[in-house]
Amino acid sequence: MASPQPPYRASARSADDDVLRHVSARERIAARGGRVTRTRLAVLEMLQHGSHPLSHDEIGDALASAGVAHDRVTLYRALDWLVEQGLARRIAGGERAWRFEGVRDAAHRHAHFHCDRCGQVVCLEGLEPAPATALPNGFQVERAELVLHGQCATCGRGDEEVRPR
Amino acid sequence: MASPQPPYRASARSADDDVLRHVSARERIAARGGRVTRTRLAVLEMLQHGSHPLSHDEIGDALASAGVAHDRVTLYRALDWLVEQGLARRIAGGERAWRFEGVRDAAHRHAHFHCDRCGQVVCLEGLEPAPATALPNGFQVERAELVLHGQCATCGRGDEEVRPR
DNA sequence: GTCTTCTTGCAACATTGTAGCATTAGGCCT
DNA sequence: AGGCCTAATGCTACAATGTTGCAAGAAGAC
Repeated sequence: MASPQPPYRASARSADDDVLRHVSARERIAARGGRVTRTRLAVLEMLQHGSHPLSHDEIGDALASAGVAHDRVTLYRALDWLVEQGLARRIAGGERAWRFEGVRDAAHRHAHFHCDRCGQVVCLEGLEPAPATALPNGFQVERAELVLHGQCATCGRGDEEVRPR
Repeated sequence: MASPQPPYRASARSADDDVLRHVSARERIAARGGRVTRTRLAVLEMLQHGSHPLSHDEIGDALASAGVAHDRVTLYRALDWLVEQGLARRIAGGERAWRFEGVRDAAHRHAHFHCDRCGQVVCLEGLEPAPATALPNGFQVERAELVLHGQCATCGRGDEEVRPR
């Protein structure tokens, strides 16, 4: 499961890769005892392949333009299921909406960078949030979320078109 | 509606404290060139005094039970103004809603703990999010948000009544 | 091919936040 | 103290993001 390449970089792929991904997604879903539906398949593949965490909205758009029409609710439920099964992770985007990313290695964690200008979120490999030390008595930490805020490279370059907030 | 606990901890205070806090809040607002309205006054005092970040909802409830009725929108705008003026800070609660905390020292930053069971958020003094190092080229970090997730002391103690998720 | 039950799709609703605009009131000036 | 100007307020409407309930459809076991 641990690939030699950077986990979320969109690299050039061959048709073989596509087949592999497809099979993999199908098997991972089936292995959890869930039914392999086109929604789950398409979403999981998209998340596995995605270079950064995607919002529900982005996923919906991508599905639509891929010719796979879906109800909003169905998509929510598919995402919920994937998260529940540990195949995807839900992270809090800077805005109100959740973002979702594929999980390859359940143990692997990383921080995220949120561009306050265009709203984009990118993964920061190699920057693991340090677990807490000085906690009040009785508190149990299960995970840590580290989000860096600022301006991404694209927005910093100047006056490109920007989706405002 | 809001949490079952008291919205912000009402510790024993003297009348002098009240006067001091009141004056301070009033002056801080006026110093920013804003009008001192009962909404801003009440909200800022509540935030300054609060022991943990409060949601819009909690603040609204507290205001209502303090006999200061307010429109939802007015409260949003008062909070926005306080954040804009650097008197309050907006942090992303685990849920969709923002939470707000008073700012005493603009330079002082701290992490937060979010209880995934009851939704409560507490401040973790002494745990400053480490600024990023290994960022891609062209990225500029302005601030870091570190949120620890897990179970708070109250929820960990067992089967007290809990607002589920 | 049939059957069971998990998923989907629809409609309705809940929560959280914003926009526009007429009305109120803070605070400066006289 | 009274008047005036304009920042704040309080509506009402609307937008964005999720959730719930339930009938209809499809995945997969037999």
